[in-house]
Amino acid sequence: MNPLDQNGRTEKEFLAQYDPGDYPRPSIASDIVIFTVTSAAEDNYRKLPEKELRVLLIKRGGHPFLGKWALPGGFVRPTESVGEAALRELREETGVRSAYLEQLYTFSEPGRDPRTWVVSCAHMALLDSSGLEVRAGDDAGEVDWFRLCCTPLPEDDAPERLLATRRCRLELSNGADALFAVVEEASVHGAEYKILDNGGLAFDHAKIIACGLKRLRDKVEFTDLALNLMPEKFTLTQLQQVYEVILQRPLLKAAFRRKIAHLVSGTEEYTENAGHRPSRLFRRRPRGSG
Amino acid sequence: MNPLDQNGRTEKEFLAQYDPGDYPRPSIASDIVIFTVTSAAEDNYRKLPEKELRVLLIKRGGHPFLGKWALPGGFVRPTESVGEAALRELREETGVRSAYLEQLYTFSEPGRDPRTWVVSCAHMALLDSSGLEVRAGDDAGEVDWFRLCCTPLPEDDAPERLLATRRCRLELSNGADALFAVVEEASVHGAEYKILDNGGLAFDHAKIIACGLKRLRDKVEFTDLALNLMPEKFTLTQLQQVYEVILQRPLLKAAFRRKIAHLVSGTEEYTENAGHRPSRLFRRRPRGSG
DNA sequence: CAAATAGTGTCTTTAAGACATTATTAT
DNA sequence: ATAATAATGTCTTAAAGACACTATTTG
Repeated sequence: MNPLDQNGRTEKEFLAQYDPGDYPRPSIASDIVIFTVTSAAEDNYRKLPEKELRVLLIKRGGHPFLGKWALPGGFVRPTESVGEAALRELREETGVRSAYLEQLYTFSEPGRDPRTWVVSCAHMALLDSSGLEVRAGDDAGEVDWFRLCCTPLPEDDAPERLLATRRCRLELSNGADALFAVVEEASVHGAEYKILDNGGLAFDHAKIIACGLKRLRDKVEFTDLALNLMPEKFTLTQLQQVYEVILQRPLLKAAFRRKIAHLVSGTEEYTENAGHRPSRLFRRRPRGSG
Repeated sequence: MNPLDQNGRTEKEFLAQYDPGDYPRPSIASDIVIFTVTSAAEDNYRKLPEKELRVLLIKRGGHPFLGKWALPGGFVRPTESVGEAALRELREETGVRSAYLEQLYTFSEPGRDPRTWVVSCAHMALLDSSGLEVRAGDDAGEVDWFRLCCTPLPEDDAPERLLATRRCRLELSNGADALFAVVEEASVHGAEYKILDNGGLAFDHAKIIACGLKRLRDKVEFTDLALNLMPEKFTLTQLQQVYEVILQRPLLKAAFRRKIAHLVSGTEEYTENAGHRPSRLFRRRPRGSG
């Protein structure tokens, strides 16, 4: 029950005398891809506004990568987990106190931060865009939501790749700035990314954004993840638009409704003054009621 | 092209003078759940041997958790990524030079290591068991493969849980030692685990094993992950047994074969002297040939 | 032949895709 | 009425489940 080690010490004695030594230690950062889906300004009379997938970026005000755009993030404290650090960052940058948060992947390639050894634990958060106000953090120069688009690039016909790889071009724009990155993803071993080209993103954050988008796409089709992007009440067409902007392909209405029926429950409320037939409002189905 | 910061320095100058400061830094460890599937000793005449899912554990020879069993792992060096560290550990403990490796999750709860602040980046590796020899590492007291079983526990009817949680009991045995752990998994936020009971496992490694098993199960049904557990040539029944031992449920033969047909290609070789009809040998289908 | 596994055929069930039809509103 | 979206019905297609049947080997 209280075993002694080779030096005859109990665990308590061992811990009291433990010397962490001077092995090199990294800093550990928590970075976060914050997704939301917004409506584009509705241009035409009585048409539904288009949806856009957006990501929050912060313009770097100091070296390294001065002037480039980076994901929100910061160093983890010894008293918190990496997830708690991510929530703290989320709160500091957006004022949002709670949200869906999921750990993505830990990026640790030596040299990924030119300053020193920094391992980054990447997360994604999903926010409902209604009532979102970007609040500039203390140290942040500029903060803005960037529209995110991802176009797959054709397979290169390189003679016999060992791994199945896919390339895509990420494009991010906020109206003023247009950023891009070409990222190669090796589908083996979970997720291994390589940045082939990069216009305006700091660090290896293009990898992290690609990783977050992939996770979002992979999970949206067979989980209720998308509901975290919705306000409390929403129409099924709005929900379908969110799926479509994430998957970047149109879905068939009837099939979509069958598929997500068990995730939502209808209210007795309807939209009004929309220039066409009113649409029923739904809410997320609470757990266990199904 | 070469912007200056508030102090009028270029990035090069900034980096030359960069002082990492004395923020506290964690040690970063890479732990690894090494899975393999072995055949139980075949007891009866001309019957097929049963398959067992096994995990490699190491008995701790020093504090903390002296005498408990732990996953292979060790500290990451500044010149390697966490994945490279995991492969190094894998090689040291098993002699295997390459294998399927996938990053699982980063465990960072304060206090998870009683010595000091240690963040663990968990991985899983999949090995073909044929010709596997456990090689005791330098610092390892005992190394052994433990049969892994997981039984779901009934939902507790606690009044209104906020999160959907599932509980399961892990059982690990190597013949001499029998370990167990009861783990609660919150299916929200990717993966959040709580250890409710623990018999014989060191650190939070019960969480890591539960996390690895979940990943293995989730991915085996819609990827070719299981093929990493097979030798070069195998019968479809053997492959089905591997799926069954991972999923812990029987599969229908005809449906299974339809489903995995595109993952394998048949050879002209057959099993011999098995006491029944010979079985065709298959191999993993190389990429792009399909 | 008996015992065992190998391998396939086919009917049923379920989910998804495709598309048409009817309903309802604001101007 | 018209232009728009809302909502649902139903036929087709594809995949999975269920189960039976035939084939082939060794002892």
